[in-house]
Amino acid sequence: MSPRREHRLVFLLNVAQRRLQRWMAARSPHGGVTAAQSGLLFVLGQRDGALMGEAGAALDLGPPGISGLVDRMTAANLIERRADPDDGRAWRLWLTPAGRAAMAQSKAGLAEVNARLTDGFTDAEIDVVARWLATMQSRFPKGEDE
Amino acid sequence: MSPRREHRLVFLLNVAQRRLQRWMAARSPHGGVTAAQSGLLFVLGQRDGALMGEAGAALDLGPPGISGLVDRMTAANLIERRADPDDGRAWRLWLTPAGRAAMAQSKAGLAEVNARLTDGFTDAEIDVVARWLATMQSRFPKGEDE
DNA sequence: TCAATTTATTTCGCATGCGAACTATCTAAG
DNA sequence: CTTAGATAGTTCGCATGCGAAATAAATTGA
Repeated sequence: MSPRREHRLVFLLNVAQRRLQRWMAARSPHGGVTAAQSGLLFVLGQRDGALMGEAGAALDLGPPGISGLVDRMTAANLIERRADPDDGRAWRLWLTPAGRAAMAQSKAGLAEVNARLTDGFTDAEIDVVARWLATMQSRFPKGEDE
Repeated sequence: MSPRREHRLVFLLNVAQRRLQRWMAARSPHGGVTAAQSGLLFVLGQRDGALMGEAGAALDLGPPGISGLVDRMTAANLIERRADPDDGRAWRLWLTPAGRAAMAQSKAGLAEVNARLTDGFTDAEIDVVARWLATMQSRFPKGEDE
């Protein structure tokens, strides 16, 4: 229990994430593609035809999370749900042409975001940040506790 | 444009925040007090009787954000909205006894969260993380751009 | 074969928080 | 005084994502 180390990290983390989210949302020009949605586009860009569960795992989303995301992106004509031929329960997700275009555009935008996320910090510092963020993932696990 | 520095920080930040949020929500025993709500409790613990706008600023929330949070916490009997005697538009927020109790409990829980947020990292590393998070706040500003 | 279980996804109700538009109230200027 | 802002909150519709419960199809065992 170190005495003077609580930099209000909980709050800082929360605010940083919301600010980034908000900023990305504000600068998607057309009517399109929020941060969460671009995440799914990228996943499908690498693994088109993924199962919903696979895509959800890649984005760290539970079943209700991807289900909703897919609903919205299907409505926006960015992706398509097609039944899996071998499993009647499962659906596979495919990019539409509009989805591919949106992905390309997002990819370009991501470059600037990454610049803002790293400029002014050394590689070593960014490594520390990345390692810390990744560690928090295992330290606040999904399923169980303690 | 540095070549190999995009650790997928956008994604890491998003996931870390959601994991922390989810973990805190899962372990609030009673029926009570989410992370956002405990934030407002702490603000009022230091500044009981704050205006909604002041509380929102302290939590980096816009008007709709605190308005909703206050609605839910008022319904849960954690805080009270009382008209400002000098300004007919404004409301001041006050902790109820239940709110004070919940705050004390949250404060205790926060200790463990802080431990999980810092254990295994040196003070210098935590400083880097805190500085990075704070920097992101100014780098992805609320109002304008560029 | 048929019941029990597991697995993939959906649905529901909820908390959070945003932007845009609206309502009061207050303040300043003429 | 009266009108034109500015300011404090609210409301609405939306996106995100969670936990719990439901649905349906697949798999496993007896």
